[in-house]
Amino acid sequence: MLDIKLIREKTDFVRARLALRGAGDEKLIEQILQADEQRRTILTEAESLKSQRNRVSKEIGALMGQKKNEEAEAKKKETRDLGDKIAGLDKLVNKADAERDALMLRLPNLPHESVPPGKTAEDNPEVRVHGEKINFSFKPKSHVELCDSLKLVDFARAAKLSGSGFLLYTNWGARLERALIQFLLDLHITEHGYTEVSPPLMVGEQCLVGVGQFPKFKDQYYGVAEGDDAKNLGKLYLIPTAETPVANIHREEILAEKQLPIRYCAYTPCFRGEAGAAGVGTRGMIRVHQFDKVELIKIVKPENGYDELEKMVLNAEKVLQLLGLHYRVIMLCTGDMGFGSAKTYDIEVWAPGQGSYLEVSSCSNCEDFQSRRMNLRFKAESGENKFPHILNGSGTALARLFVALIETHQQADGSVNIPAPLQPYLKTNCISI
RNA sequence: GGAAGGGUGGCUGAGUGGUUAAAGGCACCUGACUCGAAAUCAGGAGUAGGGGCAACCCUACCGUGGGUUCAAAUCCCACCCCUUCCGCCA
Repeated sequence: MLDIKLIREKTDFVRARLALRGAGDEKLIEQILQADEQRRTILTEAESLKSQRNRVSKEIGALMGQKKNEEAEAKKKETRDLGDKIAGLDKLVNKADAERDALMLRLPNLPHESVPPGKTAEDNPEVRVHGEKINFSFKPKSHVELCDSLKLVDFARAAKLSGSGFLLYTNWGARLERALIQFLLDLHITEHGYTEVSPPLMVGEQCLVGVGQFPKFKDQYYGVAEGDDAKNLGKLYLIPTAETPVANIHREEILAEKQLPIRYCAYTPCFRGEAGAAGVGTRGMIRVHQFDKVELIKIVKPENGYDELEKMVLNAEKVLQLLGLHYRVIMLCTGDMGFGSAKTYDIEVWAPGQGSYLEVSSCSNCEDFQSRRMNLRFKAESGENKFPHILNGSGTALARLFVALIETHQQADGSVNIPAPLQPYLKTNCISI
């Protein structure tokens, strides 16, 4: 959520930054200002009436204390209809309030000044590249072929269980997935200074609102129902990413300045409806309804937000470096960024069997956009309450990492070599038939 | 799911209709005393919204939402959460 004061005072600036996203959100500004103006007008009126009522009520109390009942009754009569007027105005204030907030919650974050203007993924500049595309002396297989031949994933039976877009990892596939999770967690905890947390996989609506997934993208997520009572449907949602519960851990709190920075790392499965997305239903692991991810979350002082973002990207890159994978880092242009982000880097890993790069990490600084929504603050040394920057980054997504790993390290004989840093976790240096 | 108890400020804990933003204690900040500290004494300090150039003023907030009343932390209703016991259960 943007600061209403910023919208009021620097309206043109806000409009211009929003326009850079190319989604037409700046058109909401006029309505927001209107609702805000209306709210304040009514509020002032209601509050002055309340002030009057409070004053008279105290007088009545004092008169009754002195047994001057007649005078008290007279005063009561005087203020009787004040209450009705106040109730009426309060309703209007609430309405204007709700109207303003509903609009505010649909407004995306402003892009940071360092983000290049652009419309689509075509306009995303490449920031840096690590390694290069691997040359095979044989025709590399796709991950689907490798999973079949090495029996790492049973696509057909996964579909039998849950429909398309789900994976059944088997034997070495399951072990590789588990080894990767453990490897990633250990790396971030011991080398990068994150604290591991393991959050609930179902959360209430307020958490989705807090990080900006609701209300605008409600159709993307799985709601669950307890028992067979339809009334319970939608009280809880399956998390689309660990960001949802973890970024909300301190919602509505006022942290001490010395508690910052907070750095959390969490492994969770992620559940996504992927409504309307191309690719679900095709065979493979690139886009699925459920995948594993190790997520990084930081809550930091505003002045450190962008330094911490750079570090976070390096933390995610380290994963790919250690696994011997070729990747590139790109910066998302204004038109391609997520709803809550002010600046985002994506990391794309090379998958030779696909002949394409796969997004395995997206690291964003949402600045105070989320902390405002969840009313998370910290008390600065000055005594002032401030909104911290909240950052999130994948460190990394697993299914696609799995794909890149087996496609990159496949051998002519159909086996897959395991990179040295992963061997202690998988307890083998090669997966073969 | 059943029963009982409970949700008040950073923490603890009083408060059952009228100067209660809310006693007392702890913690915190400032000052005095001290070489310094402790102890003691004096004072300060919640969050949010609105108004004002400002000193400042107003409003709301005692789990949440309604209701009764001139007036609600206090009375009524619904809901949520926590604790303990029982049941069920990985």
